[in-house]
Amino acid sequence: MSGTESSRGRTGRPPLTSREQILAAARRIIDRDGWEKLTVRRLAAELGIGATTVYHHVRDREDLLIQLLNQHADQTLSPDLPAEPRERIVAAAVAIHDSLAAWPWAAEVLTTDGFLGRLGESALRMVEAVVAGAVDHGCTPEQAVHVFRAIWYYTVGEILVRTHSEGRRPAGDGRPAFFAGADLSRLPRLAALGDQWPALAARDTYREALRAFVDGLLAQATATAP
Amino acid sequence: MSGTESSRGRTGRPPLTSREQILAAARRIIDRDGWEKLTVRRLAAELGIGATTVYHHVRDREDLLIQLLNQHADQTLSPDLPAEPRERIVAAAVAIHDSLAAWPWAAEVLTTDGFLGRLGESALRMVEAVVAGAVDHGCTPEQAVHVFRAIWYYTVGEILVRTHSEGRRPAGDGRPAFFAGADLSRLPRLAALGDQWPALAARDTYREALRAFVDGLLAQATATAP
DNA sequence: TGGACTTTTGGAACATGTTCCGAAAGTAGC
DNA sequence: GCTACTTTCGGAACATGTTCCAAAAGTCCA
Repeated sequence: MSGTESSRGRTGRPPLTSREQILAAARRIIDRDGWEKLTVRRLAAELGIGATTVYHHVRDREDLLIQLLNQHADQTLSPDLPAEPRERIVAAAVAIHDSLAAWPWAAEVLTTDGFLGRLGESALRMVEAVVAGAVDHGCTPEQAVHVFRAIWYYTVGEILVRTHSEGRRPAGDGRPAFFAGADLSRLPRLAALGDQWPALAARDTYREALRAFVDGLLAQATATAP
Repeated sequence: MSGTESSRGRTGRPPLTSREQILAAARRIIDRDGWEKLTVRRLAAELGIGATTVYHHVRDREDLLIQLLNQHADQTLSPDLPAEPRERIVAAAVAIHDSLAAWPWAAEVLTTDGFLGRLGESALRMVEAVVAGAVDHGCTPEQAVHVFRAIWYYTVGEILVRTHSEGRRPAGDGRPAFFAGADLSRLPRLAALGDQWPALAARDTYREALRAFVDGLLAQATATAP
């Protein structure tokens, strides 16, 4: 006897590595060394396998990250949401946002083609919540998808900009003026704001604008087809 | 006599290459071979210089792309916008959006840290238009920045998702179902949509949702501090 | 026992962005 | 002319994601 009991009825060389081991090693690296250190070669080294072997258990680096993200979503996203449609939409969007914001390396895969289709069930429940909330508020299914997509784009943009501007001092540091080198006489409002811009841009206003967006989208939808 | 007249009063080895030449060569490569072919080595080869020399005239690949983008913005963004505040905001946002959508490789630099601060004047005029429109509508300067940031995030997200999903067939092709592998019994709304999702997601709804967003933001701002 | 087939493994190689460091080519002052 | 100094140039090298291809290690059937 040579193979373990799970190798029954299976042909081919028995695997020495599993997808779960790879995901676990990736999580270990992220937790221990920081997520910038998660490279394919390092991941392979952590497991004592060749770098190219990783590609037999995971399609891409992207694929790896999406699976890690789904695991994170399973542990983070709470399934209970408010019953009232508008609040339900807002709460689901905020849940998605906060989950992504706490997982900065999600930025690398957020815009992958077909990203939504590769989400796990906990994440999809939030999508469902937004769509269902919109329908319950009186939207048609098509309008509900429209509502979700708009919120999704806004969320993606916020997360991406936020992630890439992490590590910046909130107030003026490097550059002398924020809009340096431009003819400020033609930009009176920006000129008047002056150095306040970085401070204002550092504020977390996701929720506030989200509410405005949801209000606007729902009003628009129910006005178009009441 | 050896140096040209512009090298008067300058010390050091006279440059054989200029930033303008590099930008021109980059544009040439993009137009001729497609923007995926724009690599640092290829760009250097196009000019007959060493790859590392490029880095003496341009800080980064990012830097290069931002400068190209600013040139594009100068030729694309029209300076005349509607006078009415709300329409002015919408028109400026649409101008930014369409300009970026026509420049797909902008996606690589859109989320660069301090991106807005590195924009050229034509682009900043659009930022100014949004902020000024918000102020003219009754917003405080702080609220106006908030309005702009929200619109900016939404626009960035739309552009990035759009860019990365380019080249997809609008209707069902590869994957059997869009939300495959998930327990659809808990996702009734998504299940009901079924295969319609890809078609709905392929629609260009930027303008429509933008209007809703602007309406919601302006209403929220004037309600908070009338 | 032995061939056919299948799956896993991993070394070599490639293109990419980027940094290091030394060489080249000028000017400035003596 | 000679020595400093400054600026530009570019080859070598590195880390990265990824693909190619051949070897390894099993099962299955005659």
